[in-house]
Amino acid sequence: MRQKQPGVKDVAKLAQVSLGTVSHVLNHPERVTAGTRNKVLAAIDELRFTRNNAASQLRAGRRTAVGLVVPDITNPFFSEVARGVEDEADAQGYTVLLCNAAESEERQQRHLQFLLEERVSGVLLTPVDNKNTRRATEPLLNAGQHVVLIDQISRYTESCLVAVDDVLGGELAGVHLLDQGASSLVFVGGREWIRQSRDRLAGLREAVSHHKTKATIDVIEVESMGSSCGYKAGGDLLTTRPDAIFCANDLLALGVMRRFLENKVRIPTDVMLIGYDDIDFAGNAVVPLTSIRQPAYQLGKTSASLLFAEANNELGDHVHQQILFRPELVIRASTSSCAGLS
Amino acid sequence: MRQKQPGVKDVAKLAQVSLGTVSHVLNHPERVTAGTRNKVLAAIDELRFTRNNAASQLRAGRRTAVGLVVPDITNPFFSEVARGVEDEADAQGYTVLLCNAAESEERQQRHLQFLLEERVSGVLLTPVDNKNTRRATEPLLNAGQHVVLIDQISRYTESCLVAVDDVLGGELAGVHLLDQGASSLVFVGGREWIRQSRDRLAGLREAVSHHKTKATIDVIEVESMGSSCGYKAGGDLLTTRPDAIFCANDLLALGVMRRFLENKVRIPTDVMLIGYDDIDFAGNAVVPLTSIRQPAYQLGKTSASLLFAEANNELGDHVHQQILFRPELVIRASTSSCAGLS
DNA sequence: CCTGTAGGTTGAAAGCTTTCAATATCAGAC
DNA sequence: GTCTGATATTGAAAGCTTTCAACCTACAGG
Repeated sequence: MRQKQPGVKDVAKLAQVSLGTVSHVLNHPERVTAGTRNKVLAAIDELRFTRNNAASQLRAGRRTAVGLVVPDITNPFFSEVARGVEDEADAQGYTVLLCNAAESEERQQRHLQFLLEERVSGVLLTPVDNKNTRRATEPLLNAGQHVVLIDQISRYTESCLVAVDDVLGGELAGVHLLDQGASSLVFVGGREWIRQSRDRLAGLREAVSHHKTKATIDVIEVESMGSSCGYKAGGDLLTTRPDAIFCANDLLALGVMRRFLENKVRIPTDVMLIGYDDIDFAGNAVVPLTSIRQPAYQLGKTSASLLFAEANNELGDHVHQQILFRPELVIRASTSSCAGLS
Repeated sequence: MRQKQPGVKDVAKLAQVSLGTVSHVLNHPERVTAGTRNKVLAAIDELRFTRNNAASQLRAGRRTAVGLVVPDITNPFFSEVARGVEDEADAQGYTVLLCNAAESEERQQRHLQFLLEERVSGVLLTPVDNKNTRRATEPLLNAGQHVVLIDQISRYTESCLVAVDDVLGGELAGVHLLDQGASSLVFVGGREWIRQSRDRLAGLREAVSHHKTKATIDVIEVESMGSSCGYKAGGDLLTTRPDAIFCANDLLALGVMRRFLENKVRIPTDVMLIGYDDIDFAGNAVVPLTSIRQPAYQLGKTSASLLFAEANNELGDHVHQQILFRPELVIRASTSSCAGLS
């Protein structure tokens, strides 16, 4: 039952100007006299005219929207990234089409197809599966889309790329633990997030090999990255009792922490614990958790601005950039002996 | 430098059929002979043709997309809702335009305007500010949009509405606490989420007035609903020492819990604690937290299906429905004396 | 008073798809 | 061999906006 909505033509008639003028008021207000402009605006207001984006886009041949595809919007890291992207987009007059793949490759595929059909001016992507980034990006690039990869590292440099240096992050964690006097270390990480986990571990190894103290590293591989897996891993660690534990993410660390506290293992007195991501809850845990903070917001903001730069580049002289951000160590009670809890 | 993408015309030429036929293959495959269809599909494949949604929508006059506007996508409750919406949309061949207002009314406004310009076939909305739902929905309804409100209760029944019965939720919590023998209760809630908080408290009062045990209720009002505010409120409660505390959400409850554990207050031996929402972390807290679970996924799924029903209704005989879901009590260690932690 | 110019205004054309009335094709019936 | 009816295919028109070249108007300079 929805009646036809008014179009520029109706506005033009009411304002007694040509429809070209109405369009100018909408898109190039400076080309129109103040008087005419007001007449038109009044008419727009009266008729409750709303521009039809489809027609606009069709004729103009461009879309002031970009797609953002994330593997899991529930993850605080990605919602921070999204905030960064949206803020930058707002500033530059773009709209963000936010797509949540919910860890499903098929869903990611559908979203990308949709963005292609929408003829967005670019796509920001963190693929669900970072083994074959290529398969996900290829159709986009073939269709002439601009693509910026977020939190991916790839040799194939066919698009811009913004990531955080996970090796450095691992190193920061390692050096801190060693400086605190730890010499038997355990790394708890997943095979899921392959790249991130691997890099963080590599950084830890780096730290150990360069530090004056000699130290050992054991690795525990977990199924998934949630706190319940951390809790499980914590069980194994009750007998091992290393000096320090480095978890590939905060949720794991919180799981480990829970198991330890239940068994009267004192943190950091008996064992030091460090996480990764610095999620909101890390600072509010029973023993506030030392963690590695990633500049997620910056990541989003930067990747968006890179994408817009590429999209606005009229000349063909764009060169793809790869930007690596530095993570940051946030020291809290879980590794600093002076603030331990019984 | 992106070269023009192929259109139906190009496909038609390559497949040696008329452009009308190509369109039929795309939209009404059954009207076309298998042979012709294959020729066309082959051509589509070869040219890597991608339909232009803008043109399609413009001509067809309808958009198979709906908007979903949530106040905060970071909140696990809303990301569950979103999952429900997307699943239902997929099933019915719709696309979801996911918009995160990030608690900003202005951003919500921009998103709604955008959805209007996109001529979506409907909008699912949880307004940021539930004081003036009306101001948010009015422009949509005026433009002839179908609107379904999520997690809102409103007298003005100009649209469908799906919510969870917060009064009942509060009652469930109350009855449980009273059954466990509590007689001095404290409710920790915010003025922010006004409606939700108010209703949950009302439910608690209801429970007290109908229960055989006589009990008192004190109320603590917090600034915002995060765990740090719960921690702060927990400070006040150290001296009060009620029998039981009901928090308007899990994050608050976890904050309270942290403060208590730090001060050697035993849960549930010294004080019982119950939250709301049953977020993932509730079951994994140091003392697993009793909570009220909301059927968020169902909420999303149902509201989407209501919206599609309304949008597909050719006849003008749609009547707005208001659906109330029942929340569910999830009992864990924080209120059940048999599983307490020292 | 005439001419040139700058800038505001006009309206037809184009952008790509879907729809629909019209045309073409084909099998079977007579 | 022709006719009928059903089915497959065709191509022009329409949908709403932006763009662009053409057109006006008014005013400054000669």
